[in-house]
Amino acid sequence: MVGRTRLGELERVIMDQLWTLDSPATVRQVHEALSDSRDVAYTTVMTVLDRLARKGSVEQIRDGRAYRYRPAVSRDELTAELMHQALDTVDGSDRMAALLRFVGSASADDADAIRAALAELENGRPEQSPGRAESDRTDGTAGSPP
Amino acid sequence: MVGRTRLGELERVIMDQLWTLDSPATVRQVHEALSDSRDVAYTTVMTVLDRLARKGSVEQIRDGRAYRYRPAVSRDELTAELMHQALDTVDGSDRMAALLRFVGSASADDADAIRAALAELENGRPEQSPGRAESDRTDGTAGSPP
DNA sequence: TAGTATCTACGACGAGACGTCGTAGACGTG
DNA sequence: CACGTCTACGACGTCTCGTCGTAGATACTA
Repeated sequence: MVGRTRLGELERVIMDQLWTLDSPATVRQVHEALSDSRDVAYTTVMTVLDRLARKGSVEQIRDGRAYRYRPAVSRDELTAELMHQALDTVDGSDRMAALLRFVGSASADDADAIRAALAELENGRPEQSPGRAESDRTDGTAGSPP
Repeated sequence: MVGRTRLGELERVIMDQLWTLDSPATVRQVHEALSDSRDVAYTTVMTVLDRLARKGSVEQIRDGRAYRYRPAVSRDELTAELMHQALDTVDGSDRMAALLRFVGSASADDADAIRAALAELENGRPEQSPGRAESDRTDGTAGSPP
């Protein structure tokens, strides 16, 4: 589950399939689900699934002689992770500026979602689900609860 | 808006130099600034700068027989753009979930910055304050439609 | 003006990520 | 045993990126 990278085009499509399907899927299932929109060989799907497993993006689960594949992270977890990766390239005031810009250019719906998330935080909601490091907070030096 | 992509390792380092320097720099200037921390050929710097220009990440400005290079976007703009790119891979409730996770796993300082940004939005404040952005090319980083 | 110092233009090469398959071989089923 | 299904492995082409070298144009100098 370390160093999850950006996904390629096909990799993304396949992850989407896995996320859509609710239960761990076999190569064959993914391949058939894909064949509606994309003409790709069975072994190609297998290769990609295998690479995704190596990258830690999906989990391989033995099922008889076959493997079943399941996303190792949810769509939203991966997204949040990538957003943090982008944000983590900057520090200090630039980081604040980046966040300001990000929020400033968000849609109304996105802004609402952000507001809601913030509200949960303020309500002392014990957030933190699997995925991110939990030792991120640097003491409470700048807390400014209204 | 040209599809600005993720930056490579050296590309990032060079962008950092350009961002640090306050005025458009020549290849030589960037090369010398870099030579403190990195041993790289002059032409390598030139090549990377050229590729960055092609990608639309920097601007080439003719100055006599030489070129001067200036970032086409500020550090925080690029960061926010990449964050949006990550977010834009999801829709609907997953998007909301992603934002929730993102905010939930943010540091206290980050959360404060987000809160502040939100406050400005609520005050009907037109965003865009920090960083020098005297050159407004056809960027069109559209935010929330009315 | 001849010579030297700069610059840019072009092209090359290797590593690594990805999309895309094919073939070989293990295995369970009829 | 023959057949169909799976996985394991390896291959090849395309791109991106880091890394340079060489050639030719241009400007400054003695």
